[in-house]
Amino acid sequence: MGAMQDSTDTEMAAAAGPCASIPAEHMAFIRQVLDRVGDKWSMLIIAVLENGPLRYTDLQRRIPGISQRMLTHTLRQLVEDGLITRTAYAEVPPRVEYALAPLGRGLHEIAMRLIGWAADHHGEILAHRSRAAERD
Amino acid sequence: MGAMQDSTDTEMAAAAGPCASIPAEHMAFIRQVLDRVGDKWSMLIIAVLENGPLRYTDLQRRIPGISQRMLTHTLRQLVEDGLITRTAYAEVPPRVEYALAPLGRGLHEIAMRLIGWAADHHGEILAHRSRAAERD
DNA sequence: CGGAATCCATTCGGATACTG
DNA sequence: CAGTATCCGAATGGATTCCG
Repeated sequence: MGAMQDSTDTEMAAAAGPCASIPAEHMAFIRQVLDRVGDKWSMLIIAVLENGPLRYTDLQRRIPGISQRMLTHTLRQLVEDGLITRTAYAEVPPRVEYALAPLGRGLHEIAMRLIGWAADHHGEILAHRSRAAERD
Repeated sequence: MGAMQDSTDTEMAAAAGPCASIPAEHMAFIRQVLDRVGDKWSMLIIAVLENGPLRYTDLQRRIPGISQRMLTHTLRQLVEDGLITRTAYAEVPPRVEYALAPLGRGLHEIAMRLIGWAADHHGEILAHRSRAAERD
């Protein structure tokens, strides 16, 4: 994967391995997916659902700081995209459970890696950030 | 991973393995990292830097749709957090190169997985989305 | 219990113009 | 070339109140 000439750039990108630079044709939907998944809460919701279905209030409890507005909103997006499922039981009091859909399971794995990485390296990141801040 | 009783729920979460539900203590900095990395462009920039250093205009070319404002802004955040490095060469015309820092390499791997997942499943996601839309 | 609706501040992010 | 500066609309996201 050495020097890269600018000739036949698109062909090279298509023929290269899985880790080559991103084909320009893919950029569009990568952006679409990232816009959905790369918001403040989606990854967290996906991550928290790993142990099975959770009710609305359980999700609220497990994700401190999220507002009802954002929880509801993000859940709807995720359901629309087929990443999670919503099951409402006709009882009183009403019960609604959210669970990972098959499509969401793949993303869940990535979410856990991201979270694991965040947990492992947040110290270094904060160190860098504060050093950069004091140099001003 | 079998049946789960509702007794001693919190204790179970604390004692469970590495993939168990997220420890509440970790939520804070997970959120901090996700807020930085989970924006519109960071992951894309990280991903695009895999083949070595890139100049400002190269980045702009490889990430269609990004504005100078956002490119500059996001690059600064990433440098501040120590995920990428910025090297300015005192030449005319000036040359500035951005590259993955060691800390950013770990994230790069995750970014590529996320992008790969997006490429693989964007069709299913769009299908779900349109079906949900037409059901209204 | 599980939301929907409204209001409002903050931030995101693009367009344009200008600079060293 | 590699940014900075300003303006402005759009989106994000929290607080609060209300509803089935």
